[in-house]
Amino acid sequence: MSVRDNKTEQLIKDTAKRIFFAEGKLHATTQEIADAAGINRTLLHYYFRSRDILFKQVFEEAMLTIRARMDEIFESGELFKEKIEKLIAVFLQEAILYPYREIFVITELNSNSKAVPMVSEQQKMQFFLNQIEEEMKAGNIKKMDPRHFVMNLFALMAYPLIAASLNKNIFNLNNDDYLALMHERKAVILQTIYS
Amino acid sequence: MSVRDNKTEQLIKDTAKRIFFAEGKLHATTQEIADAAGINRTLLHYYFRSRDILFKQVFEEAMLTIRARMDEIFESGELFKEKIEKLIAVFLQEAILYPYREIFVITELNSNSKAVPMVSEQQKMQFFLNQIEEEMKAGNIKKMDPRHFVMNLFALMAYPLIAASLNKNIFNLNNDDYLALMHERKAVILQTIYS
DNA sequence: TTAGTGTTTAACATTTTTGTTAAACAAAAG
DNA sequence: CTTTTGTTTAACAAAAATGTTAAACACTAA
Repeated sequence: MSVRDNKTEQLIKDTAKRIFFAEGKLHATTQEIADAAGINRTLLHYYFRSRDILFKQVFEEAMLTIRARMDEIFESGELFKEKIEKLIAVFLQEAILYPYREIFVITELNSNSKAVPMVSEQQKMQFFLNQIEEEMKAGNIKKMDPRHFVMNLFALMAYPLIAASLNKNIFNLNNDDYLALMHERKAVILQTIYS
Repeated sequence: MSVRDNKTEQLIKDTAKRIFFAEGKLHATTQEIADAAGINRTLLHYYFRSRDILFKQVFEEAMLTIRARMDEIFESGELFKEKIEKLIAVFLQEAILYPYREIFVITELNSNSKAVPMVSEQQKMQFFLNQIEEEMKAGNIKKMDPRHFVMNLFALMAYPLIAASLNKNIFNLNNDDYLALMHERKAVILQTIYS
């Protein structure tokens, strides 16, 4: 009878995600992942066969998460401003935990020059863009190409967390100070995008 | 007489920078760099002795460039708005060429957990922050923690270029379309940060 | 108890990446 | 022209990272 509690398998994957997405160590070796997980490196091969397969799984799940988050945003049927507030709250919460996830995905794409499998989001995005345009016509937000609005939004949410190590130094802040700043971001972003 | 035209040495360094900063291939091997430069890999060792020394030089020069850019911003004595406009123009121009430079620096810092040698900028930054605060009091820009203003500014400039590969897909754009969008960023950013 | 199943480990093997050596080459200096 | 100096290359060596094997282990079921 196959009991097969995938406890260790999950531990390895979670540790890899922590190293890549949270700590931003994009060059981590299988040995480093194994050490961080407190397991023998052979186990990593036992569960995933190869480093490549582990990487691919981590990558795929990151893509799925990003995509699911997009869907959640697009499909929430509330008022526009509520939708935006929810988006910011959800995104920031995850970005504080996993600031480098998008960076991991992007650099993997750059390194392997493989195609991005996200085409299916385009229709939903178009719907979102239309909605933004309506808000602009209604005078609720500043008029601009709605794609710039979306880029602004993601930039304002994502970048301060990615650049944390540099910013902490420039502003002379410790981890706690910086985290406190990050928790102010939701209000700041809303203030910034709402004329 | 030592002629020593450092043509090849420079070619190697420039190619490394292109691969890291422009193409975002952060895992590139010495062989890949040598191939891209069209030289024998041994030459890389002849000029730099080790992969580590090449990396360190590239890293140091990236830090110097970032720092020099900061200085340029801080020390330009013009009116605030002119200063900001110049900053955006200079930053975007470089970021279009080398979108991944900051990411390279950040991931190197994360991977080696070495200290950031930029402390000397803090005083100038404080001066800049004071200036921003004055502008806020004068009602020229929205009131907020000036550090958020700085973070917003850099986020709006840097992120859309870093996330280009994802955005092109989401918005269904080819390289030229996306570049055209990027050239609109200066105006968009000014509009966004000026209430 | 022991046969069976899945898990974990150490030892070993292979592959990939980096580093070194010695010799070929090219151009200028004597 | 031949010696010197710096550049480039191929062949080799070493190190680092990944992958495999076989045996030990732990737990359950017959």
